[in-house]
Amino acid sequence: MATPRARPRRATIFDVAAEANVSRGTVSRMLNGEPYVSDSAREAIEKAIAKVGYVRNMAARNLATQRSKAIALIVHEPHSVFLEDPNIGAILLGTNERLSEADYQLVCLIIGSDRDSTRIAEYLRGGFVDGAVIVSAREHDPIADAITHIGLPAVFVGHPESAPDMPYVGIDNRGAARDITRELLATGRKRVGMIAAALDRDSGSERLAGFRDAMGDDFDERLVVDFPLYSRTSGVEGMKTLLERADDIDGVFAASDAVAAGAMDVLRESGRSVPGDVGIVGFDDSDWALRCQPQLSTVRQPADLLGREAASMVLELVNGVTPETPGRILPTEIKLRGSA
Amino acid sequence: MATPRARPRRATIFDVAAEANVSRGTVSRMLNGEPYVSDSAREAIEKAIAKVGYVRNMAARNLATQRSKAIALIVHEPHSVFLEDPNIGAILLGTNERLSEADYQLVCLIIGSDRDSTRIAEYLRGGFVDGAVIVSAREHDPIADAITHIGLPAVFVGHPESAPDMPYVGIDNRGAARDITRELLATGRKRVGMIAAALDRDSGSERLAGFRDAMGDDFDERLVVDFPLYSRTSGVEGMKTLLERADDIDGVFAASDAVAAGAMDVLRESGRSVPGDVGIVGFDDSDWALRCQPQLSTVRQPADLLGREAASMVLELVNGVTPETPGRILPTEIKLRGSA
DNA sequence: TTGTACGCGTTATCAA
DNA sequence: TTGATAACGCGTACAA
Repeated sequence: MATPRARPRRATIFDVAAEANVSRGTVSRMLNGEPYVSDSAREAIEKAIAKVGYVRNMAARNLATQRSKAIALIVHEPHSVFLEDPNIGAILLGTNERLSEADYQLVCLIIGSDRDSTRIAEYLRGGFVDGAVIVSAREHDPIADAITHIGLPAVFVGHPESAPDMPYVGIDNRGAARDITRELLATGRKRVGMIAAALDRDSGSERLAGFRDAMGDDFDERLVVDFPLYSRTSGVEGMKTLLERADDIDGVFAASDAVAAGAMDVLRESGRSVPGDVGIVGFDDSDWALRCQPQLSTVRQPADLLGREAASMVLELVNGVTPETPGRILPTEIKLRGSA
Repeated sequence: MATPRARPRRATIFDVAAEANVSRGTVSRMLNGEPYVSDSAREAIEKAIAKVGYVRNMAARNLATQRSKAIALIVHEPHSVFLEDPNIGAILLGTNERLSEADYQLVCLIIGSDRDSTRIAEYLRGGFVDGAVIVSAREHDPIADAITHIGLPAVFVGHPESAPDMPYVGIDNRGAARDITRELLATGRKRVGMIAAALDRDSGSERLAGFRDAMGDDFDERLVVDFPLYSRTSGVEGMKTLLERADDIDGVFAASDAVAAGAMDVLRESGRSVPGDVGIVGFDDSDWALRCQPQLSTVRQPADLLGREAASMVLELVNGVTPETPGRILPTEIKLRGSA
């Protein structure tokens, strides 16, 4: 019963012009809110548009103007993380909000495979978007390389070392990690370890660096474990390993709240109390932090603002404004709760 | 220091043709993998492409072919839900996977405001995408209306009553809700209530209907509360209300796992044991289910497959194949764990 | 097997 | 203030 209801030919500017008895040029000017179009013409055109049911053909417009009024947001994450990471969603929404205000369309592209990578690279070159925001790029991310190569205006959320010259917006992961670790130390802990994660990304490696800063001479690399993902599972495995290595551990900095949550569960099962026997702190101030018992002391990062700021920057770039500073750092805030 | 590095003029088919000493037509044919292009020509063209750094201009291609090889996935959710709902992410990834296989680009559009709504409607009409998948549409969703009006090939995930004729893919919410409620009753519960949610969406209202089916004559509307969102908070508030209304309640069907998690926390605080004093079941089989103690008995819905299937259907539509059945229902599975 | 010429729907540049 | 017309870059019959 195949009845592929043929879509009717769409009305064009030409049809509108004919209907309104004016030229295409006049219609185009009116559509773009340009000056020099008489009231009588405007009125006739409006009527004609309604009558023939005209809508702009963006493909044609893009071709003529060489821009699309759309911005890509590129997420490069394995499945599980995309679903779990609370920051990505918030960044997405922040970016969307800001672009929406400027009447730009956010187009979210997901890289889930190598095939996606190459297809998206072609998409970006294809003129579908005027710029891009890249979330959670790894070091030496092929898509990042592609973008710099294409010369597409782009802003990174985060600051991969492999793309030092690209505009970015981020937080001071290292400083924040240092500060929260110091808070932990201030509660009198003597044997403090870290469950690190995502060392292939700047956020992960910087948090470890900050931990190291805070520990100073007391840094003991045997009390550091690392995992690829910021996940609860990483916390579970990490905490188990740490307990094996140091039975007397009394403090843990987890690279994210999800990691901390996993670690806390293991501690509880091992019969240890938090914060009595072991103090623990996290990072992100996500839902996880409030769901823990006791609630988690952590670092709040303004994920939605990161998105907004990235959007603002990419809009500037698209409009030919080279930002004065290559990157912008947004402030974080320490949230002290009951876990340490 | 404004240095808007002017983007160099991009190479076109014309440049390639000149470089390779062939005509534009030949280049075009070769690019599209059509027959009738000699090996010598092919070779020369490949060299030329590499030399001038040619990439297709998609806007031009779209204009000429009247298609974009892109499919939109439209998410219409308030912020909090978008971040919390585990199904949306899975649907997104499933859709992306399937489209990727067919070499289509997924373009994810987020509706966060009325302004977004109208802008996206224009985007859809603009020829940027060949079809759309709509996730979590409400009843009488303006964007759904717009799509049917435009005549864009589209598939709903879920089956809003206000768009009965549109192709859709979903699960049997009503039947599954009935079955899980029966499991709960089978443990000997006498006073069973429901914390419903999202009654403005088909999933929400159907789950309530299924609960009603299972309860039969024992249905007591005073033991039903409802909230706008599938959120943990809904579970917290809902459980409090139910306890006020019926101190002796001994069974609860929560409209989602997140709702169930909130309810369980309230039960615990009130000194009741699960499943001893109160049995509780959820819906989704999301992370929440495993994070509860005891783990939650729930309904597993194949969110990723919903995405894949929706993608397959929209691809069929785009290629002029009218599906035999207007909708496809994917099977759910009951997961019995410790909570009831 | 290859080249030519026209059409896709807009915008932009003139001259009127 | 308006209208004609040349781009924009590519696909595609049709002719060679």
